Amino acid sequence: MELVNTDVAYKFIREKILTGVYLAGSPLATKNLSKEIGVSRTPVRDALRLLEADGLVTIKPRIGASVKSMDLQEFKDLCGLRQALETYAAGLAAQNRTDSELAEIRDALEAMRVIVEKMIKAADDRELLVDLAREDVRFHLAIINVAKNELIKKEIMRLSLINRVVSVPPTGKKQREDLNTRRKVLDSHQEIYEAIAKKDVAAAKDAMDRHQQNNLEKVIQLMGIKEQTKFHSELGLAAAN
Amino acid sequence: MELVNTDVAYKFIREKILTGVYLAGSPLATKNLSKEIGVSRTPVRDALRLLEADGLVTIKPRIGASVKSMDLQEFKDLCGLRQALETYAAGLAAQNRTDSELAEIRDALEAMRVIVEKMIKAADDRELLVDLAREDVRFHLAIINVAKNELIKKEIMRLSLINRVVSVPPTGKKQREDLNTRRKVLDSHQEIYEAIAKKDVAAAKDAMDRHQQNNLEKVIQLMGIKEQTKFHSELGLAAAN
DNA sequence: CTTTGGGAATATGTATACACAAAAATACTT
DNA sequence: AAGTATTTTTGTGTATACATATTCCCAAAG
Repeated sequence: MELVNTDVAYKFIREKILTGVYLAGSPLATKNLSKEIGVSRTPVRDALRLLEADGLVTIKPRIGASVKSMDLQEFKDLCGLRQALETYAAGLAAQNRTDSELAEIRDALEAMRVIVEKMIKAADDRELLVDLAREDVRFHLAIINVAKNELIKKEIMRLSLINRVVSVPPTGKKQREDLNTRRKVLDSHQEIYEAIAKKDVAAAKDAMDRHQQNNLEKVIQLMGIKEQTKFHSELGLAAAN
Repeated sequence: MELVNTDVAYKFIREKILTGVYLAGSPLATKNLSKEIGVSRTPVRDALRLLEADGLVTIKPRIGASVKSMDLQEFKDLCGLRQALETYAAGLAAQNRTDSELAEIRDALEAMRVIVEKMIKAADDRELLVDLAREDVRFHLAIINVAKNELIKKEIMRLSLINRVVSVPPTGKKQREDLNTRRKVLDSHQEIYEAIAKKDVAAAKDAMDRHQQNNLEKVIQLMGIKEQTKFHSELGLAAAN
């Protein structure tokens, strides 16, 4: 793989968006970016087109590019798309899994359980949250990998990134409630795992479908409180189910 | 909406790909295209990036662009993705449909039935095939519209286009068998329709899932005969379920 | 004080020139 | 004559200049 300036610009801008340096709605002027990155406007424009394809950037003719921002309906649609894909993947996983693949899913599940139990005891769970999110991703990724559909995998990962950028800000308070939702998430994962273990396709789909539905409703509820119609992330992990 | 040269180039190249003028694997040199279209290389390159995002074009650094071609596995993955989305959409449609929306779905179904019955009598059904394909698309589109998820709609339509370009060529012969599969398709549609009419979400999903599965298997079978690992369309409608 | 209009400033879209990598054609060696 | 090295050519990636559309600002009018 040759490394061209377009890639440099792409990675640069993408990183800034994903780490929240460029917030949703922020304009992305090619001139500024080219100066900041140290390449000309041409590869910057190329990079912006790539990011538009990723769903992270919006480009309007004669107006320019900006970091993607969505309204509530778009966000719901996004979650629906993800729900469709993860549900389908869960079904495939239940159908095709080998024992070793199942073990990986179980390991991720157990790692999450350990962390949640640590959380119950710990006063401050901020650093545990990062671990939890990582294992959560690992669980879902393990299932997607077993589904063995590269296109679906790519699509889900793309959606995950958009979710991370254009998402609900972290609650901050109400730790007790969060702990409760975490237990529910764990139960959902357990259900999904068991269905896959039993190679019960319908049950796996059903469990994943409900898991995704619950997650959407939880996030919507959190957003409803704020009465926001447009929103962006503060790199919260709330939507990283 | 402002019309910029990038759009001109985009539409030009896209049209050539969709009508089979540029076949799968064909190189798309920016210089030739810019001369042919009458714009400079810059908007052509932009257009190629857009087409890459659509999944119709592959771009390799320092090599250039070419019309997308896929192997069998990629095609299967593509069908899987579509299956996931259409199944989910069918579920939503069953949940949310109004009476008038249901009527549109039924109209498309009945239009298809009329055409198939004409086909049974007709000696030459070539022109009827076009009508059939149109009503088939109309049926699926009606369901997708009722699902009211713009993102999923866009995605399915994107996949449809790729399907049209990178797909199995029409069989040509064996009309009797084709007529039989057409009847089966009609039955599948009937099933889907009835489930949506009854607002039976699970049944709608199940019926659509099987419909998509059958379609994939039919196409795979046709491809298997040819023993092709890479293939392109001759604008056949076989995969336009 | 707000609104409207016109001009300056800015940024985008496009064309084009150039450097260099890849492909093709040619010459050279065995 | 076949394979290899070398040159030529082609085409991509990039920088940059320019035209034009948009935005910004301020002045004038309501």
